[in-house]
Amino acid sequence: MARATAAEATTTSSERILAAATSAFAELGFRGTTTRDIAARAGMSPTAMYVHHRSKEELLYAISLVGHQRLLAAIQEASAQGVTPTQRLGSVALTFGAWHAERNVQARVVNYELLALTPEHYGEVAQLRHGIDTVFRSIVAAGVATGEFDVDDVSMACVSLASLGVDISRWFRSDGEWSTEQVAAHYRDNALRIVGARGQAGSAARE
Amino acid sequence: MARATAAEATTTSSERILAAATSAFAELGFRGTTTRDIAARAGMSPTAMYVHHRSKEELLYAISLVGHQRLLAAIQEASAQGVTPTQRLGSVALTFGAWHAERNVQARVVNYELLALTPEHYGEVAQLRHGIDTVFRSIVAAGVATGEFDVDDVSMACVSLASLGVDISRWFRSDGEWSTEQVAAHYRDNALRIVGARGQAGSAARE
DNA sequence: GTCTATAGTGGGATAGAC
DNA sequence: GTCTATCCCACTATAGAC
Repeated sequence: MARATAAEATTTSSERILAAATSAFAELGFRGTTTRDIAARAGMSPTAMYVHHRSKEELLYAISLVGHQRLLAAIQEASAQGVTPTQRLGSVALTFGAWHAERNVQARVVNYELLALTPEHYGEVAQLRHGIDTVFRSIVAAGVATGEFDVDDVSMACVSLASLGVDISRWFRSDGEWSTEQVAAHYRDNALRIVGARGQAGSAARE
Repeated sequence: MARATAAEATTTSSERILAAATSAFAELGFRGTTTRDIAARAGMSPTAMYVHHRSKEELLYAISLVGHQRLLAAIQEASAQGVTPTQRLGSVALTFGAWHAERNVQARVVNYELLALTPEHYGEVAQLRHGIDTVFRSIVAAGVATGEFDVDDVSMACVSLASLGVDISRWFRSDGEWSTEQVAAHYRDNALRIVGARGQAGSAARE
């Protein structure tokens, strides 16, 4: 309590373990990562993590849960920052794309290690993923209703939007050719093109 | 020799092992799959695979190499079946999308287990992946040159095209809501929209 | 070319001192 | 809350019979 000042910059052991596990899971996969790998990256003994997490799977669950919660909150907020469906999709896409680029290490764990979760934990995470889909779906449906978007199948369009964003975390590297901002902006432009947005579709309008 | 008739339908042990390993790697990941898993799925003893493959990694390499070679050959052929860049991209996208949907189990291994290969084997596979990128790149560049396509950055557009196709193998399931044909056709439409193709852009032209 | 038996290694998790 | 020591199990790959 006395130590929980706002200026506290020191990382706790628990935070170091979470960070170490995230980077290890992203690099080696959940099954390819040993508890010894995690401990080494956190600078601790091989068994120190058991004080903070019941098992290796609980550690993955903690990472996965927090990752999904924060992503969902971020795109819900982004969705509220626009008025028209075009504005809202642009805002959500920019946030979704930036999240997958900027936090690509965390995103790889969140998106590709899901199947290592227990059925119960997977179920909880699946609900959050459903919430993410709902954000896209409500915007695309609204855009179709107003005639701003030209989409045959709303479900399939939403799969494509999620898909293109998720895959950024597979290929993006922060030391690569493009900045997170460039990738996010390009993803937004693609998203608007995919739904056939008329008018101010970012660089898609450039002629 | 005498048994190698054209009508030979019986699968060889080697083929059964490859098929068993593919399904196991797709489901459990390379590191999550044990040689016992593979043997059980192939209906053989735990050590039978060592007669046909030097190690578990060699088995992954064989799957990965053949998978990439066939995909590259398929899209090269598809590319030759059109004249204009729009036709060629439509044809390639249909083939690329269908491959990732139809062969989603094989495609998951091919796309997501690359890092389990030895550096040498990874290098060989990376060359094939570069060849796949080249097919997309030459078409998109040609479309920009003729003015059929409206693209800011050819490289980034090609990443998006590959990305959207690869991710199909992550989410597609053959017992799901959509057929492989529907998914492939939708991917083609999205591809043409992403490059800003004018004119006959499949359902994108529907008004 | 397939089997059984097994060598040799390494990982997840616990016990108990400090 | 962190350590060292360790249990027990599982895995890859080899040996050698048939």
